[in-house]
Amino acid sequence: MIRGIPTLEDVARVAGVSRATVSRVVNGTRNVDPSLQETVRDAIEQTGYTPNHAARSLVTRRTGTVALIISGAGGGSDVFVDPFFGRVTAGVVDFLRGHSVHPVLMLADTDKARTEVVEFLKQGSTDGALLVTTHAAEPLPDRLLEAGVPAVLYARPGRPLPVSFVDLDHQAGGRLAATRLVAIGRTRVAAISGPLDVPASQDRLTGFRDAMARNGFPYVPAVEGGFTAGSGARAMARLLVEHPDVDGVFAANDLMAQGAVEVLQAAGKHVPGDVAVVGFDDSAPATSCRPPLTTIRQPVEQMAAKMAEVLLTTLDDPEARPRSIIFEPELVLRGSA
Amino acid sequence: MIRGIPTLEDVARVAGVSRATVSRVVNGTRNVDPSLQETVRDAIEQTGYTPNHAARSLVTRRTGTVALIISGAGGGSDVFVDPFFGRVTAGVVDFLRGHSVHPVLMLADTDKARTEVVEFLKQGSTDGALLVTTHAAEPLPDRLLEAGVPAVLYARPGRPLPVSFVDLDHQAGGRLAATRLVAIGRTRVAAISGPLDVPASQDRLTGFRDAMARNGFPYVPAVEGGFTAGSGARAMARLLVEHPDVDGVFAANDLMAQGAVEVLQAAGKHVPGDVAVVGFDDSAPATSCRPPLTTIRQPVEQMAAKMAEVLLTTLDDPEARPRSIIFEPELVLRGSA
DNA sequence: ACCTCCTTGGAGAGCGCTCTCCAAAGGGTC
DNA sequence: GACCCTTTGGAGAGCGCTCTCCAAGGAGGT
Repeated sequence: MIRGIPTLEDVARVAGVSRATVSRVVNGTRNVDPSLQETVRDAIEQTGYTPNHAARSLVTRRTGTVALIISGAGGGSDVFVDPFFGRVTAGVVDFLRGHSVHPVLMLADTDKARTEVVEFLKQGSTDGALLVTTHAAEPLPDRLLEAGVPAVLYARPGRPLPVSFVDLDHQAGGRLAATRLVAIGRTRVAAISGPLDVPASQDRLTGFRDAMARNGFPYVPAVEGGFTAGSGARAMARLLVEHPDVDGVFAANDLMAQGAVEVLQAAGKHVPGDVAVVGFDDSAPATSCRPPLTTIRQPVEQMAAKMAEVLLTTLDDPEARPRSIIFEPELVLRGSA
Repeated sequence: MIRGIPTLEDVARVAGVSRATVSRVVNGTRNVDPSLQETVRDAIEQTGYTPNHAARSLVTRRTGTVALIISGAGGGSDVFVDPFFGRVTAGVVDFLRGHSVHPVLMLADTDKARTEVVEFLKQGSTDGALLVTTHAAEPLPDRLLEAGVPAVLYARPGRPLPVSFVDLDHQAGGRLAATRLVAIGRTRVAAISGPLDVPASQDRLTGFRDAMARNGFPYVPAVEGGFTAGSGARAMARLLVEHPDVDGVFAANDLMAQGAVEVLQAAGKHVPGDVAVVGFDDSAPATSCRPPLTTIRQPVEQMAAKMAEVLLTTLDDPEARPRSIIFEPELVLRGSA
């Protein structure tokens, strides 16, 4: 019998053919005589052969994996608790599995981690990278580009770069929120923005303010939050002090909206009766909140899937020029506004 | 200059040494004369060399990755929305990154997917597997064992198997919940269990009932839920119909507890005044719930980290016999009981 | 001064696979 | 029947790395 793990060689010997023929049968390349094919398949069965991944990718230069890099967002592995990343992961996995590609999870929250990520990718450990980052100053896109690693970003890079990305029209989202608040007659409106060094936060706020201005409300007070429920609560508390008569609030994500709703209710305000609240993302907290949140839907799963799709096509055609795909947000009406 | 990606050979030529010497410098094996080392390092710098991962793992038989397999749980990629898996992922990533090992995410929700997972692992695509599954009937542990893939499970296998695992003392958790409800004077107590084909669900319920019995309450009605907020709400509604005078509820996870609390409040009951509710897990919903949930803490992150640790030690010493590590739950007092 | 032992660099054999090149054989065509 | 083209199997050269062996040289013991 064969000692250790069976190799192509072993199968070839058992089947009485050459290594090349077995390889052809396994990979389905070129024509192989059906009866010979049968013989080879039997031999594979008999030996329990499985192609060795490392050997194969050494010559094909393909690994069948891509890196899914989560960067920034305060750092630390607690990012996985943020439902956003769960949704991204779900979208990515869902698309990739249909193509027999698997994501390798990596965190790039420190400079050391970033360097390790770049090293890892330069080694050809994966075929490409999916980068999910929110911070504009994130250096990873540059470094990946420089290292020649095929990559696709979630959210456009901080500064223009010849790299593919998917993104949401955040300004349109902000506009949608403003339009809704105006439509239900709110006139003393405020915003709880995300961290202002995150481009998406700025865009949401800008879009919101633009649309408010266009509707005759030139001034919209805003407090900066940190995309967490707690920061939303604090921001709301401050708004309540500075503008006690506020009757409409746009929070730049659902978590902050949830925090805001709780503070409002604790202050004896009825939502949406006294104060209408619009969130952003349409993630799990939006439906578990009481009242459920009227929010701006970001199709995270589809966007993540698209990101994976773009990467795979890039891998198949390395010469293709970078693509950008912008998704449209959608107003989802629930109870809070 | 060098065409394409620089290899060991290139570095050796530039440094004027043999391939072996460069390899020794890169890997830090054996002694190499410091000045020669310097020369080699310069050459590496100059060429921009990075070792090729596939070539290396072809000979070392190590990939530096492990599979993180999520199985069952209703299937589909929406499992990532469940905070539980986010916590597992966080714990795993957190531990592995310190050891330069990266997890490859895989879903094993269908038989086809399971077969692909086994194929993937048999190819030696990863060094081992971390299996997170809840269903007792999950066939993957058997198949991995049969395929000779080093694996560690989260939760003990459905039937005894020579494989390492980490788990929680679920019965003790149930007992803790019972003790709390008794301590605050509840006498008409009910349970919302998880799916009864999940061993952990059974254990939580058994532990709960045992402790109640020991306190003089032989009968504890229970309704089976599905670990989701919706199922918890439905179960609570049913309990309310069948036992309108219930004054204490143990829900087998926080999501169901949250659903139960909402139904109770909608029915005009005060929590914990009229009905005390104890959850399980101590996950995000426990703190975002109003009132915040008194719950049984499952240290998911630590358990996940331990699971990864056990796998890595197994890889270093394949002869080591399987280990089981049982964590103790903890009562966390918040507002709901 | 001779021998042994230890340190350190080089040569070269693989690891298991793919893929290009050849050769052999079969089938048309005139 | 001679010729060419197409189909199909085999041989063998790597892919980039590690690691075992071997040789050379220096240090130390007698």
